[in-house]
Amino acid sequence: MTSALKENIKKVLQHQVDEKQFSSFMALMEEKNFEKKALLCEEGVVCKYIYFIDKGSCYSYLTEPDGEKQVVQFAIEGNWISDLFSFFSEKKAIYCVEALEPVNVLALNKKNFQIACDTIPWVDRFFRVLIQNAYVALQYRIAKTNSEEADARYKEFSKLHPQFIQRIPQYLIASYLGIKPQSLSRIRKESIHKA
Amino acid sequence: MTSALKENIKKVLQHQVDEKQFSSFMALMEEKNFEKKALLCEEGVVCKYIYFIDKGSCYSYLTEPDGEKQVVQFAIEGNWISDLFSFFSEKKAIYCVEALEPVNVLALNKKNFQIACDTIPWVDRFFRVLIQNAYVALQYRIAKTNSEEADARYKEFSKLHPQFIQRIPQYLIASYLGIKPQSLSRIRKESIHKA
DNA sequence: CGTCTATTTGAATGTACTCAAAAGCGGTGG
DNA sequence: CCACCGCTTTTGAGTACATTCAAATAGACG
Repeated sequence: MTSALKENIKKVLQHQVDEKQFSSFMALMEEKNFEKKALLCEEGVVCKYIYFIDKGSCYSYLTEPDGEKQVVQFAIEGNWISDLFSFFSEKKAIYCVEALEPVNVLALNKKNFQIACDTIPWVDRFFRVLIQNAYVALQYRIAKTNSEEADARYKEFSKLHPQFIQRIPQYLIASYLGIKPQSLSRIRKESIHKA
Repeated sequence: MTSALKENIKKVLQHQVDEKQFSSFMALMEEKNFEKKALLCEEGVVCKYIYFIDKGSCYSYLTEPDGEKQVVQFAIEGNWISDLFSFFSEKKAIYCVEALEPVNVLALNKKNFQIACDTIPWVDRFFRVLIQNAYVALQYRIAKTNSEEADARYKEFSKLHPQFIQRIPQYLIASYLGIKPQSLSRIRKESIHKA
């Protein structure tokens, strides 16, 4: 159970972590399980945790005034997910985080996050780098969203996240890519003809 | 010259900073000036600094294989800009950062960034929160890019960044919004008719 | 099996794009 | 001072891509 998180920390920090320090970090996290469709974070409610996914998958989305759901992020084993704005500001969340499958997570609450930052030397840096990597990836994604057409975006997405294609319903991927499910269906049909 | 940076730090950390610590932080930054059209950061070259803009404005962009420029970020007085990926990884930059007007900046190099993080207690947290805020804003922006049409995106941009509308050429704003300059021109014409 | 949800397909519509050209604007040099 | 040049913005006409509306399949789950 702990090894996925340890791997994640090693990968982000790009160096080994002290075993004892890792244990104290782990001790601050709560194991939680959610059923499919359960909400790990809910729009309008302060989001109390950031989640590390040990098994299963989730996604976060924004609900438009017209009721349309706009997918923002997918997360599977080895990823972190939350409404960061809500978690850090302690204001109401604007996103929901929902389980796509039954999930096992390690959940870190704000108090323990603070304790970790204050008492374990690499934690502050770990979260800075984690968010920084996510930010850099997102900047690139928005540039591509702006400049490329839907079929190219889908192709890039499949290449970058082949695991997601397997496990995530098409209409959610469509939303993530900024298109309608019907359009994604047609794009897939086209790409089969060509391939 | 220092007051803008001090304000920025106060705003991000949401508390006052010790005067002495601030001075040591300032001492690690280099004042630099650039002419209009100068490159603060260049694609293909490791980006050595993160910049705090004291006066003037800049923008960052990606160059597509077909030569098209895709604007990623604008920055004016009080903002930070860089190619973060390049700065932190010390790999070649994928973006250029270019001066839109003559600019005065405070530039922080990697070595001094490290020193600051290691010796001044709030610096690690400052950059984490800075990037975190940028990340949160970007997530929201991409959700809106995906769900809203060009006219709504322009309207939201004008509301959120009225200063940018004044100072930034329209064809760059168009690129940032993911549309062509011709389309933005038409959108503006429409919005005047309605207003 | 029946129900509910997801995906596919078709036809008509709409938004933004391309190509092309004109008009506006700012700076430079004769 | 004005003529000219380069660059930005505007405008027009035709096109392409994605959307909407509608309906038919296909899958998943009890």
